[in-house]
Amino acid sequence: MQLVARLHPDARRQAIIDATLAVARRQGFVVTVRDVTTEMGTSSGLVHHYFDSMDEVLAAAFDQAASGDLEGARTAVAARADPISKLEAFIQSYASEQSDWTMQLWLDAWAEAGRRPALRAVSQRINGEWHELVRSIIDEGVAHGVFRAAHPTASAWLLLSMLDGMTVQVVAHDALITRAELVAWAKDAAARELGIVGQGGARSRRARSSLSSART
Amino acid sequence: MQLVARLHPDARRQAIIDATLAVARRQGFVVTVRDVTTEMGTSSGLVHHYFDSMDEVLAAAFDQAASGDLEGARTAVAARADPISKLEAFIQSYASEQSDWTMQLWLDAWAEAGRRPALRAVSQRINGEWHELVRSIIDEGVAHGVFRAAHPTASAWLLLSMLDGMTVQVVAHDALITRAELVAWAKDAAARELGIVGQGGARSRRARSSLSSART
DNA sequence: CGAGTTGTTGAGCGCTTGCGCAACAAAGCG
DNA sequence: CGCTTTGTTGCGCAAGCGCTCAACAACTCG
Repeated sequence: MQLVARLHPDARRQAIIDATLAVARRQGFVVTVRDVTTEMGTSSGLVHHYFDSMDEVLAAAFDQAASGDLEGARTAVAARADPISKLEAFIQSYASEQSDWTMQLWLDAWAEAGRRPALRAVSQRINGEWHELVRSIIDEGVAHGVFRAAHPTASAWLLLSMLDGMTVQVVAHDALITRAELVAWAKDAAARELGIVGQGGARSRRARSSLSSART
Repeated sequence: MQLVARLHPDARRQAIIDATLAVARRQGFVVTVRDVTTEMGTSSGLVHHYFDSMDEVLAAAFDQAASGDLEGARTAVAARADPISKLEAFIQSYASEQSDWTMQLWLDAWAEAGRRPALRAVSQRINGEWHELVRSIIDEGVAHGVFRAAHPTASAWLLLSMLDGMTVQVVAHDALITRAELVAWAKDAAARELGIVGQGGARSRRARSSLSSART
């Protein structure tokens, strides 16, 4: 028996998660026990020594990937001073950092939520945390008087859902929306939704706040 | 051999599609050859006498279900006279008619798009048709002077994506958003996005157009 | 009625899946 | 050194998958 290096339980658990994500990055979130162990270069029995089921492996892997993106967005937002540029940083990070393959994980997580309880729980929790992040930006903007939101919770869900929905089109299909359009449209829409745009009269190309973007 | 009734090719093909949807309605879009034939009460070989692969069966079934919803929305919209109530009818039909299980099909279609070419093609086409429907409502509203949209294409994608994104939360998770909130928030957001709300001053509970809704 | 056409059958091939499990090997420890 | 603990092995089970195909039965038509 050719044995692989003996690892500390925590390290091995982490290795399984990393291997799962490495495979998922290549072929989507349809990852088998043997995919994971082949990636690690170990025997197939290892996975079930650390996880009760594949559902939990996928849930743990998704948790790590999605939490990482969320943390990245939090950092990007925290680096900005005023609410408007925070919102801008948020949208930007949502469209870039949350790259195609991470969004594919989200698509799979949402679709599998009805069939994989552990995955569903993680997906629901992190979606809620994303909402809280947007909500906190909006609240701060309202407090500073630069945003107007009669219903911040609704506005937060709206912005998040709009970004999710558009990203679906970019990732699952192609030629319907480009990533550049997504960012531009999202910024414009956020500006309208939060009342940043100069009110009254033609809502066109007058000097706006920085949260606006090129045409088309 | 106990034979099942001999059917006309078109009828049998349709029966396969119907059986697929009947199963999908119960257990999501993970449907096997044997699921379909058990549902029909026939032998398992029948499916591949009419379809080259399961991918095509799922694509055809999804096409029928999704096209049906789309047609329902078109009818609901066409029944209204003015653009504002057309938009209202659209949102309403999106949240009700496109019931939970249809949205589950969409989730599966988006997730599987990267792995099932036939399904992807159908999903992309119908998503485009939904966009055209929204776009036509917006165009009509702009022509009548009741909507303001500097970029109708963007606004259409925005509304559609917002609805998709929120519906994801309703279907895949629970307790994050209720269906009633979805409708209310979507109408409010649409009103803001299309400039229906009375401009200037506090954008609060002054008399608006009918495209508005109860609080929280 | 005989021949040809074709919708239907169902066994089964080759492969994959999640998961169990007894055996094994590398450490820690007295 | 021997003993216990535990990370690791890899075979194998039972079930499932998409798909093939030769046989069969019902219908059409001359």
